[in-house]
Amino acid sequence: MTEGNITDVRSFNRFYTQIIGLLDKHILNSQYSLLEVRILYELYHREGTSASEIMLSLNIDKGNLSRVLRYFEKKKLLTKKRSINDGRSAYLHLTVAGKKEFEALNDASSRQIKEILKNLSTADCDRLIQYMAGIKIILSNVG
Amino acid sequence: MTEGNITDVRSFNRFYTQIIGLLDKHILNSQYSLLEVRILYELYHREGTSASEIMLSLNIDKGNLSRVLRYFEKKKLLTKKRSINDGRSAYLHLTVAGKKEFEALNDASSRQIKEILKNLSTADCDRLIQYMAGIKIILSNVG
DNA sequence: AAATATAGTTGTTTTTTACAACTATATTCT
DNA sequence: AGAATATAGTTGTAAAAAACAACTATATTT
Repeated sequence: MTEGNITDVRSFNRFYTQIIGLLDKHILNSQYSLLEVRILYELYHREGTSASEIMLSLNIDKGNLSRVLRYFEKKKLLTKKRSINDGRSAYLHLTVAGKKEFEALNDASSRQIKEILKNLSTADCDRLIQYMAGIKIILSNVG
Repeated sequence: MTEGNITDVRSFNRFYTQIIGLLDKHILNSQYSLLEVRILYELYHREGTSASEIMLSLNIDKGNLSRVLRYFEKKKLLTKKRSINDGRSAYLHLTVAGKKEFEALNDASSRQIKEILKNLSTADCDRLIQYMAGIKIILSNVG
């Protein structure tokens, strides 16, 4: 890692921060906040998970998480079922409506990416995917 | 762009969002907010720029920008000089102290990256840089 | 069974961001 | 030139997001 390399990494970080900001802004036009969408994502992909698991995986405050979950419950997107093993904890399940809601957001997100990338050549597209996968692999080993 | 590709891009976005969040958390241990650091960056790299230029390039609210600039002025990190051509606008210049302050933050950021990446092999490091540069080029053409 | 730890809730504060009204200077358009 | 309109920046205020702390209830440790 030379000084030049560090500069390049940081330049990429600034660049990609912008990209992500752009994508996030899109989500914020939905009726959900960024936090809510991230939590919904976890709920969808970890059927039956618990609040503390989400808390750890997203690194968010448990107080705020608790309130978002309560809000989802009120909107009938989520049901809680007290754990048999541990009376303090609850299994979290999206309702059918909750899953639909997530899928709608998810589709909108995918469409947005597709729209942004629609003009890429096949070669560029392949390279993009390859580079992203490469970065993920390389950086997965440093954390 | 296949569906699979979209999924991969989004997976990378989630992954990199985490990375950036990690790096940002570091900065937040400094006495400056993320917004302040970003503004300081612009001030450093665009000697003599104006508030509206920064506003556009960072896509931030002019009210908040104005307050940060006033704060920097109060801390003697920044001087304003009314533009000759346009009496509404001012040229912004970091003072020597301002530049030093930025450089200190900048160095801390670089050290952090270096620390994170110190265990990469030369091959992985080269690939990382290459991939990042590739992504930047590819995505620069889509915006 | 007392002490300690953990899961989650609730209340409160702080920080960040967004929105709106306003001043002062510039520009445009008769 | 002068009225109307636009732009740069400031200031006030509100809304949203995040952080912090105290508390309840259940589990675990000793």
